[in-house]
Amino acid sequence: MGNSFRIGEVAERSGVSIDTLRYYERRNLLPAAPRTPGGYRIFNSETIDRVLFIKQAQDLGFSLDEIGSLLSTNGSSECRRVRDLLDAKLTELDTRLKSMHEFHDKLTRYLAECEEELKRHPDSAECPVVVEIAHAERT
Amino acid sequence: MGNSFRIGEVAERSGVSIDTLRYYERRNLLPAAPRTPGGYRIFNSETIDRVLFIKQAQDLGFSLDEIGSLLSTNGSSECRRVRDLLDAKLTELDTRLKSMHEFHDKLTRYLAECEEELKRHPDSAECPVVVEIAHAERT
DNA sequence: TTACACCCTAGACCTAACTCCAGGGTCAAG
DNA sequence: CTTGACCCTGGAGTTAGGTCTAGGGTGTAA
Ligand SMILES: [Zn+2]
Ligand SMILES: [Zn+2]
Ligand SMILES: [Zn+2]
Ligand SMILES: [Zn+2]
Repeated sequence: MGNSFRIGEVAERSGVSIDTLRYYERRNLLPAAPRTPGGYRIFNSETIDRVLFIKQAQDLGFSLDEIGSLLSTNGSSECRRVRDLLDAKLTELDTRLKSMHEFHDKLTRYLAECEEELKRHPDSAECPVVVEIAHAERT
Repeated sequence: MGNSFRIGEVAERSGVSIDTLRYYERRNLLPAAPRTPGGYRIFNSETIDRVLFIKQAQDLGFSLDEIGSLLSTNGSSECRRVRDLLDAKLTELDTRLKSMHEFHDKLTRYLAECEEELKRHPDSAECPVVVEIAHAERT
């Protein structure tokens, strides 16, 4: 069918390894997949999307445990729990965005210093940025 | 002097453990500190700034190796190397900022759905967000 | 000069998130 | 059928970034 995949195909389409998929299943980040009579896992296309969601969240600094608590489906007052989780994550994300902007600006200033120095003394080996960050003390 | 610290003070002021400081020194993220006759490390306040820089970069997803290559001081045409590194990091940071914004928006939409559902059916146990992620649609 | 908080090294240990391996079974093509 | 690519499990190994321990030395204030 167009919506039935073996683990290798899911791996290829979602960009993770077969081992990682089995690992995610063990960690309950993916529901236990149904099997063929012979024991092969049968996935559908939604698994692929879910893996992509996991990867995205992970790239942004969330742990598998955190992602798991967002994705887990047990407990009674689901909406309340999910809302609180989302609220916390959003606050976290805001903070991270802010300091990422600041760091971006800092690196931009460093880059400008480097360009300046290269223009001024193209053959100098002394990078003012390195002096500033790394050497910290003036020589 | 006001610019001489033992390792414990540096740890406290920079928010990392003593072990982490010694570990950073081993990894050459910090220069080998001078010692007292008895062998105690003597740090100055710039070490603290440097540790804070490392921590900030690390929080933003840079590995200690990457940070190290930015901070390392050997090689001849320093400025060129540092500029190229900074350039690459900035591009990376731009990409990360962009997808972080997108993820932020996605979570915001999820949160709105939750609030909506809680308003509409306060006692329902069925969270539409969980349903949606579990059967994810591509974003 | 003794008390006591603080520091030293080498090396073992820890957690997260994979990744690999041995030894074996499955399945579609020919 | 047979073959060869693909899949299974359980468990060991790996990497990054620390964290902890044992066994000892240091520094200073009373
Ligand atoms: Zn909800
Ligand atoms: Zn110059
Ligand atoms: Zn430079
Ligand atoms: Zn409803």
